[in-house]
Amino acid sequence: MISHKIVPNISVDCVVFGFDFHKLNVLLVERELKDEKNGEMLISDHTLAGYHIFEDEDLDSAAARILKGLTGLDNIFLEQFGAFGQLDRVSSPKDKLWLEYINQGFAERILTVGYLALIDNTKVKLRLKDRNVSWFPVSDIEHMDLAFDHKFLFHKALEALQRKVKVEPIAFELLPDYFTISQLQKLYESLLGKSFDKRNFRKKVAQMHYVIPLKKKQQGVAHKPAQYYLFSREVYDKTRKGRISFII
Amino acid sequence: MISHKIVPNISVDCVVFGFDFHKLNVLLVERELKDEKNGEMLISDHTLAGYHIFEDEDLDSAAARILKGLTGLDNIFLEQFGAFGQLDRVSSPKDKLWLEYINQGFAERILTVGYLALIDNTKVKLRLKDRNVSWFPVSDIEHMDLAFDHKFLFHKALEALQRKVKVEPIAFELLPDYFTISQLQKLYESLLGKSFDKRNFRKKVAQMHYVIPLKKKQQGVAHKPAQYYLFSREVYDKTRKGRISFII
DNA sequence: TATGTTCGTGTACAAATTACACAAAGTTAA
DNA sequence: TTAACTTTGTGTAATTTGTACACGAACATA
Repeated sequence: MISHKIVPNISVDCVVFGFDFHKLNVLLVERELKDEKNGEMLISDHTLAGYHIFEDEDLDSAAARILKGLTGLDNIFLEQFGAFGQLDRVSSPKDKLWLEYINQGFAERILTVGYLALIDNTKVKLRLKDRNVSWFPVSDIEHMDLAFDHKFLFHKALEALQRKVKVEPIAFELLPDYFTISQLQKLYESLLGKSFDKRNFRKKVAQMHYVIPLKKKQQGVAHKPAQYYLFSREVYDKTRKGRISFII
Repeated sequence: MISHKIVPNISVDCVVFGFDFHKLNVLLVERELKDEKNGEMLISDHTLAGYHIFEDEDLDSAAARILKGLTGLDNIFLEQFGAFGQLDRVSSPKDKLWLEYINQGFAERILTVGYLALIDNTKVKLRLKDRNVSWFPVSDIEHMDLAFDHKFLFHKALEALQRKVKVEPIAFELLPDYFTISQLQKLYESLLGKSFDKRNFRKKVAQMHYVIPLKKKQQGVAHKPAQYYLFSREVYDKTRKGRISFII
């Protein structure tokens, strides 16, 4: 294993979203620090998945590396949603304490590049290495205690996701290779926080020629089995249209 | 004047767009370097408006400072379009030479945060301080010689602009306080590189209740004078609708 | 007074959006 | 084996939006 030198004032943070067919979740890493002497818990909260970039590494590679470490997956959908370099990014005493512990006193402003990651939940098995990583419902984050400005970053990522999802077919990154229309609908409802009429939603999907029905149906469910569909990026790319659609 | 310490490995670059009622333009800064001995021109090309951030300064402030310096304007529309930290950002000999001259040999990778800026051309008078700054038609950039990866950044900014303009009413930032519908149409045509039917375009504008006709008309033009309109962000914010509109 | 130029308007057809209710296909439990 | 339960999957009518297309009106100028 080669050891890399980190760039001390640049990091990436990944806001990783996953969908469990009921709700949208985010991946967070546990952060704990105990007093070495009396064992008192000094810090116990959560952070986004992030780390400094290496000197010999691109930004995208750094984000991919971090995700590979947590999820074991390559080829995760990854996209920047912003760069954050406010001077007061680290303000709470807890965060300063943590940086002292981790960073050995590097106290300058750290610029973070935020990455939005979308994961097919069915493909991932979290790797609990030295630290605990787990999924949290997006709706819980508001009430949680996150490190640094990570709650702010989370909000920015969610906004970016909600904006993008209306304009590009990236929601499919959150679904397995096959999915039912109901699952797709629930996903959009979770993403956008509102509900859609079933018939109208299906009508819309029918217009998306890149959502293609399969021969397969659901099995072993206690109701009429649903048809499976897949998303074809090739068909999407061939049939996309442009519009000015922002009206009002 | 206080002197600030720069952060050597972080900079911002601004891709500044302006509209002259005929076409879209970008602001570029001349870059010249002559051999001190024989006066031979070693470098003569253009760069985006950019500089390192200061140690005591936020990213947004750095971008605003740079634009203020070039245009004299505050309150310019400014928005990040990406962070760029590829290891090979500086590859050409010219760029290396330039960095040596400017930076006195700081050779590490520099992370640049790209800012998209939209300017009301009628309000700006370029400040030619020590270096030459001027507008270039967007359509010319492809054939120009730009420093570093600035042509790449320009393309990314243009893409971001074209994407945003379809979804948010930011095009108005490029127009003066009053404008005619024809000017608005020409602007959209310049931005998106296609033309629209006049009657249909006006029908669309009529649906945008935040584009409000004024009493004023054009004066002194050798044809039927056009009605002036203004853009009201308040009305926009009050009447915006959401949609899933990406279909196909 | 004629010419040149841009402004500003309407209609008919196609496509998309919205609101809304019920039978069909499976499992499970009695 | 039958009834109860659950989710799937479908159609229609009214409204709104998108698209294609041509000409008279208003002003300056010569």
